[in-house]
Amino acid sequence: MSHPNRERADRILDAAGELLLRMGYRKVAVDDIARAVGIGKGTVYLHWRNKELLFQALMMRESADLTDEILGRIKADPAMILPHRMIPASFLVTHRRPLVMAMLRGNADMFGSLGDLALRKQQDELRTQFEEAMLRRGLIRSDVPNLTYALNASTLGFYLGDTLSDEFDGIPLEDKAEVLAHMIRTAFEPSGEPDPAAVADVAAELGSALEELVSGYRQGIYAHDPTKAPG
Amino acid sequence: MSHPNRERADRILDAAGELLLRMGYRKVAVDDIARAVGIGKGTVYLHWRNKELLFQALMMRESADLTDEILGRIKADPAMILPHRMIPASFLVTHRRPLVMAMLRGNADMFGSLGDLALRKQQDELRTQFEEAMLRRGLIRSDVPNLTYALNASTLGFYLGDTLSDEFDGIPLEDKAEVLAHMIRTAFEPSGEPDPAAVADVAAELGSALEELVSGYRQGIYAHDPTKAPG
DNA sequence: GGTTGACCTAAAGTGCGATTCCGGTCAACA
DNA sequence: TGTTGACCGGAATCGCACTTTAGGTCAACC
Repeated sequence: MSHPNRERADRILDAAGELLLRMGYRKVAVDDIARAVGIGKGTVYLHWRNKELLFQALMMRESADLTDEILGRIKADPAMILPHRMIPASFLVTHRRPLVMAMLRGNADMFGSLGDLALRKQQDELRTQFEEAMLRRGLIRSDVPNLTYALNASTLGFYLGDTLSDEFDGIPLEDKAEVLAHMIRTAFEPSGEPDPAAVADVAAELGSALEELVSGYRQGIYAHDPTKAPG
Repeated sequence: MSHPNRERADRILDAAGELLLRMGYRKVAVDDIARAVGIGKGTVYLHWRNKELLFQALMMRESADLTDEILGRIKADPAMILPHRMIPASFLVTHRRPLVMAMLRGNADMFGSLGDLALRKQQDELRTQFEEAMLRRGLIRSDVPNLTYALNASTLGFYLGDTLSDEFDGIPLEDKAEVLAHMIRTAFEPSGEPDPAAVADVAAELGSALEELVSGYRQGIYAHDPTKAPG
């Protein structure tokens, strides 16, 4: 009944992602996805009530995987939570996921933006919580006004830069990440060495928060309630 | 002959700018502009060979005025050339000029982009020259790799931020400029006090470069050669 | 009872003639 | 001699009938 093959769900999402990148949300037909997987169109609807939910699931899986990557790095080395390592790492990981990049770069082509909205709110809360913890433990400068804005504005250009002009796309992504690291460290971190205990504490706190986030994502992916009527 | 009333040219540009902001390039008819000024459509064509040149002139005048503003500040205080003062000042001045902001924010609506292109090249050269002078005189850190990219990427988000989300538009522009100043100073300037002689030197060099730029702009605005046939 | 694809239908796309719009010109005017 | 607006023609827009596409359903099938 409501336990359709979970591995099949993943294959559907794989195909959906591939097609989404190639042709954009509007031009991808549910039937295309089904045929790419080798199943009937009706079967897709056994997994998700409609097309939009399918693509929401896709983005959720993508976000979950990305977050897991970062989580793994934090576990391997708690110092990864320091802004000048965390932010460039996110930059790199994000740039290596075309679907996430496409999502960030605006709904230009894939305005299943509802998925976005819900996620965005969670991420904002998490970011705020993270910043507060870092401030509390002296891992981030306390003399920067409008900290959230400051980090946002200073970082945004790195994500959008190559969208607006191609004058810098000769620079390797890793070099760009280094530039970002330098900027974040000098502008937003205190000059001394970070306190290892503080690092460990914040790493633990952030780690569990991220795990919660991931499990939230994962729950949304394969959830399916065939009884609930569509809006 | 080729000396149509220059003050009238300015009134035409005023009207063009106003209409451009209100309705966008495509929906502004030359006749609208003429009627707004209270003259015949033909008269507009005594000033510029075609619509595109008219709007190029408008953007040139805007750029010239903006550059003049900055130039005035440098003359009043040479220390204005320091990145952490220059860049936020440009940020503020730019944000107070809706036409320039619209121009920056992409040709979405006013793709008389040819004007852009020519100007952009000049500005790039000037920026490079400026950076080299600052480096040479120790007014900017020498340990930042890919300096041009670094400055560009770190700054871009401040210009584009409020385009993508409205979560920060409660913050006054001046506060945002301060954030920008902090980021630039800590990330891109050496820690010590700047050498006043170096400041004066660079201010002089930059000052004359900007004056040249402005005079280049101004030349383009009212230039008109009725004998040259359109492409 | 999980799976399917023909089927239904609304919406998007297409073709095309009629109509409007508007950049650019120039003969006439002051 | 500077100024004008009626005028021209190419391009964009509109109206509309027609065709195609694709999301979602469900009776039939295995």
